[in-house]
Amino acid sequence: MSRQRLDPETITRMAMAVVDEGGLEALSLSAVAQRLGVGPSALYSHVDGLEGLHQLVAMGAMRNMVTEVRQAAIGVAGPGALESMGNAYRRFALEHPGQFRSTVAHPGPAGEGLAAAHDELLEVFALVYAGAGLDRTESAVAARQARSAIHGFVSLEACSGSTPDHDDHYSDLIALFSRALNRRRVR
Amino acid sequence: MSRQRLDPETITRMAMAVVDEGGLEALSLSAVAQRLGVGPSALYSHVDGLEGLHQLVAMGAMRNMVTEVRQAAIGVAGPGALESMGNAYRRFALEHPGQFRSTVAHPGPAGEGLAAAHDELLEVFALVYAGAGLDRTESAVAARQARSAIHGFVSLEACSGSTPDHDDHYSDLIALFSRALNRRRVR
DNA sequence: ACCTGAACACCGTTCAAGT
DNA sequence: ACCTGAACACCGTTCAAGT
Repeated sequence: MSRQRLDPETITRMAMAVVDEGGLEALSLSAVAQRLGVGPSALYSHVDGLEGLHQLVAMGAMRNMVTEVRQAAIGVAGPGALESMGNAYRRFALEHPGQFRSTVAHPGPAGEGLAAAHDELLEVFALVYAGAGLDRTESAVAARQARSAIHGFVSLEACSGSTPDHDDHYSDLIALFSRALNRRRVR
Repeated sequence: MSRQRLDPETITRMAMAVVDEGGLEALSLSAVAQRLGVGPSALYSHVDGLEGLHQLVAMGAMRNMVTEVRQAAIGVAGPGALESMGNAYRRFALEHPGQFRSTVAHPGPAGEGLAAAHDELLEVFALVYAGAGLDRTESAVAARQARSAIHGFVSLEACSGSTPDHDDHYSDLIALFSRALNRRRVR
């Protein structure tokens, strides 16, 4: 026997591949272990069971999301930035439905790390508003509202079998939150 | 043996009780069968396996949601109606997190019925806008946007361990979509 | 027609045993 | 320290058998 070398990062990467290919419900210790050429029980040396694996996948998904949304906002001015970020948000959900769903799954006992990741994504939105002149608390409020709307639209679209004729509605919805960028007022 | 009498309605009701008490991940054929005092295999005469049970729970949850949101809008004028509906939406998600999550789970092969239930909920929102003078298509667009925002906020709050100090942010978010009721214009 | 009970494959988890 | 392999409890599903 060739004594496999494992670590949490490798396991998480493999788990996310499973989720990308078979959806969130395909995630299991057995499936991941099989891809690694190892017995299921071997994973317990690095991961806190199935629940721990779910948490790692959710954290990885949030990290990917933050990366893409942040990248979409680079070098784009105010209202355009929000639309670009919204498009990146939506694209991620449609291309990686399993990862997307993992970010909003059960709260879980070790959910404080996930909550921090969500706050980090919120911070990306807040930076756009802060750049437009809104103060810290105003930016936080506007960011939460814009993110909620974007998340809700994308979430319902991903669930509803993706009828991709809602492009205009999505743009209009984002435009609604771009106004706070011009007027310096949310309400 | 007393020969249990089963039907899909009873099974669904029991399944939703399981989800209400133990969360969506507690739903299993075994758990439901046990509460009914019957073997797990007995359920296959009335329900299309675990996946079918999930669908029935999701449909029942949507029915409950439509009922509560519709009831919240009765006898309330324009902007107040939207806020009342938003509060009912939020309350349902916080009181029945398992049911709420079931409505937005995996698309599934038999998801056309669920999609219809979602459209029915959307119709409740559209009626408010139609009552304010918007035409059919305008109402549909406004309803979808308002619902998206409400759903996103509530969904993220329910996931994030429910820090209940976001009441003002939620009210402001809803108020943002009430303006279409006064101005007859969404953008 | 509908439920039982045995049967099977599969999964998560634990643990003694090896290296 | 870390992986194996056996072991256990549990679950979804099928099916022959009873009523």
